[in-house]
Amino acid sequence: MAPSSGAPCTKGRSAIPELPEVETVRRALGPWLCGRTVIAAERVEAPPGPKYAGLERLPGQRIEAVLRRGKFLLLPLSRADRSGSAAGAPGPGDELIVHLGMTGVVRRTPPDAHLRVRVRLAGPEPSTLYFQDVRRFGRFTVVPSGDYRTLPTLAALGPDALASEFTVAAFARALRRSAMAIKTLLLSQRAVAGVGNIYADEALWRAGIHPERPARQLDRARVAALHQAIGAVLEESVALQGTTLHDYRTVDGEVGSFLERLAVYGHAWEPCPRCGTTIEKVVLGQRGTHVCPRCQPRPRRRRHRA
DNA sequence: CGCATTTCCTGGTAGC
DNA sequence: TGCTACCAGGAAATGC
Repeated sequence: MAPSSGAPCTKGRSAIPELPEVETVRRALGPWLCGRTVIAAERVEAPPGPKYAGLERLPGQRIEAVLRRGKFLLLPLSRADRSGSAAGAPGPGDELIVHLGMTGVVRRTPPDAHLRVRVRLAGPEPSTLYFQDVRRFGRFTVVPSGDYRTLPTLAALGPDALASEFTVAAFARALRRSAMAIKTLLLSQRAVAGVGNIYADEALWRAGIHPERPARQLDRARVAALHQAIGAVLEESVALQGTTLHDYRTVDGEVGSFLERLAVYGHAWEPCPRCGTTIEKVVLGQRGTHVCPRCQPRPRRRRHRA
């Protein structure tokens, strides 16, 4: 419905949850889920496979926390029912890993379609968690704590963009090692975790860096500017509960309002808010990429020296 | 190992 | 109207 709601025409329609959207979800889930014990968990409308692996291990485990690393939600679990010590320390548990992918939604009410996982919890209503995922790019997996062998991106994840470990020095080190286009490296999650297509374009525009510039060619000033831009754009978006392009909603069904702050993403052919030059949309690494050709000049080709 | 390419998946939409 | 073709995109799998 409401095909034109005043939103910029992105031609995109999906949620595309990145760090701010996942953080918004995390904050809503924490108070609801922490301390609760799983009674039952089942896969619904989804084929068997690694994306929903380990659900049978959930019953009997208690959710200890709702954490986030990049775009991954990590829920450490504990087994409270070890024989003997009823009041003793909880036994070592597993870890529930949730990734929203493109269209994943964690809900307290049943969706009308595309339900993938249902989890029943002990305690007061609402006591059922529903994981809905139209395009099945998401994940809902239980693994032994810290065993990320089936999640290579999580295993090699860089520091979270909003964590104190994400320092300019660490960022510079990661960039120096890579010949990839800076935007492609950002999307890989290896140099920094949590930046996706929208915020990569926004941060690079803020920092005045062309997305195709090889990562190792960023000088100190550009590295610092990009580091600062990533933190700023993500923090501003978290404060507004993220960006709703179309489908994304907070757990309480609200829209995120960072959409109106987007400078380039979804604004191809419109004037750059800083200089007025027409914003271009190109394809980089199979991803739609928005760039102001004046604010983000293409890197000059390196001169050969004899 | 590093990097590029392909695959997964469905709803919306352009074009006829 | 109804059909086909195509597109969006994060992470995993595959291919050098």
